[in-house]
Amino acid sequence: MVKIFDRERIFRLLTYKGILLKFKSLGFIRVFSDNIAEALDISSSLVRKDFGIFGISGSQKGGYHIDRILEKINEILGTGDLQKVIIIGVGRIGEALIRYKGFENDGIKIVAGFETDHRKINPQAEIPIYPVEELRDYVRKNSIKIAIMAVPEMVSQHTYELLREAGIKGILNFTPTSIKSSEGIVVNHVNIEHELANLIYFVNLENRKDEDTISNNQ
Amino acid sequence: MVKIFDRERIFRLLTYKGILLKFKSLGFIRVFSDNIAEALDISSSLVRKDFGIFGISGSQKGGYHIDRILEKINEILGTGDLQKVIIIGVGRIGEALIRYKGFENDGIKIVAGFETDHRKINPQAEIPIYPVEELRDYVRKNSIKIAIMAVPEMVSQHTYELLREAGIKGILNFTPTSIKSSEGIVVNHVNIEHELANLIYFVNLENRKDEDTISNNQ
DNA sequence: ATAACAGTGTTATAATAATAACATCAAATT
DNA sequence: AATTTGATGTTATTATTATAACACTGTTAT
Repeated sequence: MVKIFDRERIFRLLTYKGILLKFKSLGFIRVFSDNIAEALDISSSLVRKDFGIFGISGSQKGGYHIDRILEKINEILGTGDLQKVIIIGVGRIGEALIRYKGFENDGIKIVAGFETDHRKINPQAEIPIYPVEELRDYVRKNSIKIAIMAVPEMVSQHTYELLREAGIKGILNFTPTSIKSSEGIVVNHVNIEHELANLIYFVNLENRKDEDTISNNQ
Repeated sequence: MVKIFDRERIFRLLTYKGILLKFKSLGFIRVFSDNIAEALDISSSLVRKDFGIFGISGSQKGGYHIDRILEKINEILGTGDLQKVIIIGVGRIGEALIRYKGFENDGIKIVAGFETDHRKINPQAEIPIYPVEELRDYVRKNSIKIAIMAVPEMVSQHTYELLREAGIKGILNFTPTSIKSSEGIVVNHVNIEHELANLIYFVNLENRKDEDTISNNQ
């Protein structure tokens, strides 16, 4: 019997993990829901409720044991066995992600890149870059489930098809194109333009607040 | 009188913009709420409701004029005058973002980078890289409001202070550290680890679905 | 001219999520 | 030993968000 949690809650779980590691590095052994809530600017009820749902329990007066929460979180996330991830498209962003350290903390390892530009192929590199023609075989032989898509917008739909055919189950899409996920493939988007545009909107809003402001959320 | 829309709705607006540009490039002049809804996998009521809230109106039988929606969207987002953005931290990710084309469509331009590593300084480059010491002056002289933070995790809090003191109003934070935004500064986070970990969770879930599954959203 | 249609715009409903409130109980204090 | 305290765990309440339903109306067809 497996429980399914929604995207937001899982994201919050990840955030809890981050802040708890920070608390731990500061020498703390236990935390109160209040500490976490304040650090993350949410209500303490929500923290306790999340913990309740995730099956994390504390003691009546002593709060929660950090290590115990972390264990439980890793259990829920299925962290434990290393997750092998490939990158398709080794342009600027793909390159940056390949070199990026810091995934290891989360049990994630980027194991290979794939490219059409033959000048970038380099199977001898620490993290090897193969031609896309080898994608299918590689994915099958190494039972890869997750791919990061960092190709030019033009070829995003085609690349999606390639990944699907190769048997990839989850895609992190750095392309501006919104891909319709289908047939048991999970697609998450990272859209930096949108993030920026959104930020700009809210910053400009602050300026306009000189004029009288009306909040609209209906 | 300015209306404030929530983050989700603004994101959706951006997504509308993207899909509408695609429709337009395919030769369409008008769209129906259904078209948009299907392309984005949401309900058509939501599309119409959003449009209503944003003051976008269509005609009873002919749907919506794409150009008219796009105009209105740009108006709401305040796109029009070019938004100048700086990057602080010119490592792999900062570098990739500096070179990234595609912001221009959204009226966003990256105008400069700032670094502590003096080997990377290059004020003559097309997009100049200055030492962080010049941050404050540059921001004031060029009235920069938005910064992308792509520094190592270690120095993220300190960098935030620098940006705040320089007068930056909005930060897109690529650091894993969650910054508490304060005093009228808007901080948005892009956390690639979290995106990946989230994706992995949902992919693993699919596997576990062989066992009997219970959905939990209470 | 009239009827049928096919879409918008809006209201009603349902689902979801977050907060507030509080009962409960272990630990600390007196 | 009795009392206070202070945090959890849970229930009740409120707010928010998305969907479904449908009334309305311009357009097309007959």
